Amino acid sequence: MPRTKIKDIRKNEIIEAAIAEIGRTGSTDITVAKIADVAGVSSGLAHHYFGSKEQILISAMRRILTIFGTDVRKGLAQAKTPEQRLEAIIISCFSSQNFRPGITNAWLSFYVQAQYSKETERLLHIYYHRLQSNLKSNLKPLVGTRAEEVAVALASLIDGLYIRLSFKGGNLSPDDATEIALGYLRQSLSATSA
Amino acid sequence: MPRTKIKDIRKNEIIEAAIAEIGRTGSTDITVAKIADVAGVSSGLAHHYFGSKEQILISAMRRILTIFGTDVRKGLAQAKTPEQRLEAIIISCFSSQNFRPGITNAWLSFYVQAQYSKETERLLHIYYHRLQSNLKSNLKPLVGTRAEEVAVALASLIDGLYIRLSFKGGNLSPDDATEIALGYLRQSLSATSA
DNA sequence: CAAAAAATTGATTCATTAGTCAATAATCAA
DNA sequence: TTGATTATTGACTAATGAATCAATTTTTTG
Repeated sequence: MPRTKIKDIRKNEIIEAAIAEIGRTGSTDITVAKIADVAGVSSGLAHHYFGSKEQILISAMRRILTIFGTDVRKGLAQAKTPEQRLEAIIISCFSSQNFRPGITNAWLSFYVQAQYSKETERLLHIYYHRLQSNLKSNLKPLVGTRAEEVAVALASLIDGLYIRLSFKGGNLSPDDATEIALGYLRQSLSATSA
Repeated sequence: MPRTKIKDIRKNEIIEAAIAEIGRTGSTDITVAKIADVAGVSSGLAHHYFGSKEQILISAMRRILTIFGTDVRKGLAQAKTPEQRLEAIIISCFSSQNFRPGITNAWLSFYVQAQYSKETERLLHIYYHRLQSNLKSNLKPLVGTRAEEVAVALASLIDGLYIRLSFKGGNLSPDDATEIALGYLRQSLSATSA
């Protein structure tokens, strides 16, 4: 029989509420009271379980990174060739899981948060490194020495598309973004070295 | 004889201080008192001239956009062909003027600010539109119907590179960024339509 | 110089919010 | 049931920071 899990259920609800609020407002400039309210608990409880607002936000970020990682891994599992794997990574970036409304906003906020939170910077760095080496290792057999450069460009392009997606004014759909990124990939694979 | 300009000098100092602080901390989560302090005036004066903190930040953003616009125009003036013009735009994006330490951080913050400030969103939209149409019109004679797509991709790539530059962890230099963006451009120009 | 206008201050007000804590409610174990 | 453990609350504290404003200094002008 499973031991008391209410604690974990609550923590999860609070994390989800935090993600929802970051997504809704587009920043980490939200109150613990509001997060608690959305989660349906008191602010005291949120503090009780997480200790501080920063810890709540870091937990939210960790959750988003986990979702992202799971999604990518799932896509990679079915891909056989390096080319398929690269496509799978790109598709995952703009897939539904990573694309719940507001997730793009959350990413943007995390980049800002990374400027003053060591832990956020650390987490973001891990994400960077993973994506980068994932892309690079699959690009190596296809473009050789250009792998590093193409990997940086592709990762940057994905980040840039995320920004544009988070911005209401730039009417871009996730599908458009996927196509653009895939287009860049194909173009890079067929380009001859200068 | 020029009329009293102290007012304008002060306003300018306050705007510069705001940019410096946004750059230093990497967010718009700064105090009016701190901005005033950096500018060497009292917080009261900052409020007196700008009315609110939001107005100070909006003015700071407007200033950055102006600097950017001037830089681009300067680059364009010397370019003759569409290709040269495209290169000039890219180079301007990562040029020294736009690259005072912290400006990248400021951009990032403005994207977040645009989520809740109508005025910031409006300004960002103008910037978007200008860059986009600038790129597109020069791409048109070179890549025809692909102009729209390549313009979006290039603009996104530039934004993404900005993010990476603002992030300490990703050791990328402005020169690297310029090279990557120029590389993408050349590649796009030489690619044959699928 | 004297009066008017402009520049500037900083103490004060008011609102917000992170974090604490002591008390209460619910659940579980024996 | 009863005692212990766990979950939960919401009032409270303390800090912060935006905005105001009356008072003061500086500058301009006639």
